[in-house]
Amino acid sequence: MPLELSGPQPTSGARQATLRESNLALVARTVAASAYLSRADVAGATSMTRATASRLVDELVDGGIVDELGPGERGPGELDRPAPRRGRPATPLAPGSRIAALGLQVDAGFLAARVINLRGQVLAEWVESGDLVASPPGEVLRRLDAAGRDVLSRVPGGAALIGARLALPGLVAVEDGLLLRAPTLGWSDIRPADLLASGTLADLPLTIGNEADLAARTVAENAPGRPGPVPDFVYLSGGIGIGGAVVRDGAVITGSHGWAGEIGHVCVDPNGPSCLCGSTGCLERYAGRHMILAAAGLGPTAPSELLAERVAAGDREACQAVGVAAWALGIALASVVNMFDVPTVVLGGYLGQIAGLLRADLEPVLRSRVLSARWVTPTIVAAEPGSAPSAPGATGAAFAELAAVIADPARGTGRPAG
Amino acid sequence: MPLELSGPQPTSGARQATLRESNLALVARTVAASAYLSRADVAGATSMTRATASRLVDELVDGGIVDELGPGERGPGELDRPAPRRGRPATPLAPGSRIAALGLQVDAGFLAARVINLRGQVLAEWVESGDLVASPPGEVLRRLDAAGRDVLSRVPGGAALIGARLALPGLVAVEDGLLLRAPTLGWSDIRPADLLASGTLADLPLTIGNEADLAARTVAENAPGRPGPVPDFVYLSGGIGIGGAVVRDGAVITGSHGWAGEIGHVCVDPNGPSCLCGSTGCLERYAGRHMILAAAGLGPTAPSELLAERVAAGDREACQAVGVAAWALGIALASVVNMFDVPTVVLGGYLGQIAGLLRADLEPVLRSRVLSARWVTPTIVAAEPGSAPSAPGATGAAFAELAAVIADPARGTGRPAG
DNA sequence: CGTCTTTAGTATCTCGGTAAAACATAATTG
DNA sequence: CAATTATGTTTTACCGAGATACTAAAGACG
Repeated sequence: MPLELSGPQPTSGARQATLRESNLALVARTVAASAYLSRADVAGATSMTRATASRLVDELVDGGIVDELGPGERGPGELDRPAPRRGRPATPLAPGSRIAALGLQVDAGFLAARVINLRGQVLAEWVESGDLVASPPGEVLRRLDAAGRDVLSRVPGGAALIGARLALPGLVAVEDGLLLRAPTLGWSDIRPADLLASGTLADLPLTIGNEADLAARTVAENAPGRPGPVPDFVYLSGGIGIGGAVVRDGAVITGSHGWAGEIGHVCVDPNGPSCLCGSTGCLERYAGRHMILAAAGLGPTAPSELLAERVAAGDREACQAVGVAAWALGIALASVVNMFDVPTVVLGGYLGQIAGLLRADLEPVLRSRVLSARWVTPTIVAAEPGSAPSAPGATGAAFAELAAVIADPARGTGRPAG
Repeated sequence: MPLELSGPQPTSGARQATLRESNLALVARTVAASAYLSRADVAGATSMTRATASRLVDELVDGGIVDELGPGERGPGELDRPAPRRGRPATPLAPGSRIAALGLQVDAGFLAARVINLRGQVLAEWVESGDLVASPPGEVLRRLDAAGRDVLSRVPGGAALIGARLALPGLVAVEDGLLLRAPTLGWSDIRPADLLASGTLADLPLTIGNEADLAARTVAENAPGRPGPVPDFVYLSGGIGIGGAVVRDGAVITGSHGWAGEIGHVCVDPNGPSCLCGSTGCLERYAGRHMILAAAGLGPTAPSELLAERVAAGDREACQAVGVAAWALGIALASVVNMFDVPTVVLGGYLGQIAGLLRADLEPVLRSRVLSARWVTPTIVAAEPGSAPSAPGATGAAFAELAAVIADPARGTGRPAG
């Protein structure tokens, strides 16, 4: 098996402390990845000795990053406590319930704020629908700030908030905290941290991120650090515009500046209609929500169920609208799969809601246009089939903040919530 | 600065020995990356103490992975020895000259074999042009085997060969050593190791790889482990077909199965001509060498200089042929840049030879279709401007083998050459 | 009900690798 | 020729993980 270099290597020598940090992070990842692990399980999973694993777990328990579950206490997730076996009973571990992060999202169709802890439990949330196309940034962000404050006040006492992150549907310069351009909102060159700084969020460090990148995390991870069912996939975030992200080995591929994955602007047909981005024939122009609904003869706010009914009834306009969208998605996604070699496609947002209508037309296109289809069949999966806005961007934003704690547990815990 | 998880994390606990291996590899990387470093320089670059760095360097010198240069001895690369300064003179180090690997390449237009050492010096090589479209795999590989044997026999004595790798223009299952499909050669389901096993190469472990992925390494690295000028770029390998690779942080993005980067089959126009791959309107059909030359009214073997002359003379067919190719490259590359956020494009092979003709038409298309062009201007760079086949795939194949030694120096050295 | 078995978790010692600091070495500088 | 300066080596100390033996707490079984 050839050894392949992957990604940037460390440039600084490792010392004893590095060893410890790295093992501490490994233990944190291990506990986060599963449920009800004992110290001995951790030792087994990491091939450390029980002594070493135990010492590191103790340290994480001290920091609140890992909890010891009491006799009757339920842990995170859908898994049950393991049945009692012979021998001394284990002390089950779980990610710390007190450490939490605030995820925020601005979308063209809603605002959301959500507080999630290391177990992936939602401690408080707020979602408000509304048309934010071409909306005033200052006003919208003030509303979000107030909502964030309100959500934080509803978090049970004792929680330690470690950060806030805001998901935005556009090109984001993460390092600078700058939203360069969000066509669907009509915003450009906005620094949200400045506009949110007036409220209670002020003393919580705010990071921003691309909505699709963050939403993709909710598919890659069931909870912070707990891997989802598929490690490699392409994620499409369907709304008025179409955002995208590519996940490989559980991590979002970001590119040099964090702008990778702009699948909405892959060219489907160079002679196609012109796009807000200045190009022509972008995927967005065929499979954006407004485009599909308009082609189906429906209003821009029609629920996905209505479109499904029309298609089921054999309505010609509706069927054709779905057919065109599926065809365009097929062309664009085939190129994406050919370039990234990640054959699973997860449809999120509006595209997830109508995935059932698209699949029949979409999968054949992929099978015929993907080079490797003969060896690995590309598949389409729907995320969040519900029709209410579930704001996966906000959830992913919180996950992203919490991932930093898991990746570097030594850095500490945070501060109590307001 | 948010801490982002990138790629797969180790799943096994680190021990003291891990620390040592990791630091040994770091020293190996450091020496490979630069020229004429002393032990003290290594210590400085890695922020280890001189004592630690020195001990690790000694170990690498024992293994032949690093050489101590004598007083007058020249090192690798174009850099000169640093001028003597005050204080005790340093012992300059260089990557080991005795450790070498064999790179092989089968292309539709030539065969190549090349032996390269850790310094990036070519110890022996062989390149033969010829039309290998729809050629018999067994016969071709026997010819390559004989050439490989001949090249190995011309390697100066004392060299230790650590492996051989074969670059192939098609879909490759690296782990299985299987070439799934190479449309331009007309080969499919071939296991080259079996067919090469008869010759002297038999006792040298043979790996295979995608040609574009390996050729891209020669741009990413000036010598094994020595970074080239651009850490992030898209590479296009232009020939009869078009291969591609995306390099990020000096490493080729491989995808789940190693099939990432198939830019030749990005869809330029869904209503375009049909392609060997079963799809329609692939980039290859617009910017493949045969297509360009045919459109220009030239024969399939016409040298690039002839095309350049025709264009310079204002020949309408030639200008239009180049214009169409540039337009198609623009459409496809814009999608690639939007997806990978890697704004530098390196044109290799035939496309590199005619890069001068393409650039004027290509860059404007990219500037208008790339979302982030306003902030980071996409640029076109030509690799290997010469017109003789330089077989970068063979060089990259050797680099890839040698990279394994640098990444894991403890694994040892190899065996003397035949 | 008491003993055995089994597994979880802990305490102590050893081993190995790096840091720190002192030392030896070989040139330039004046 | 002595002072200076940077390189490279030796010695000692510290720290983290492994090894091993031990304690703890349950089920199994007569």
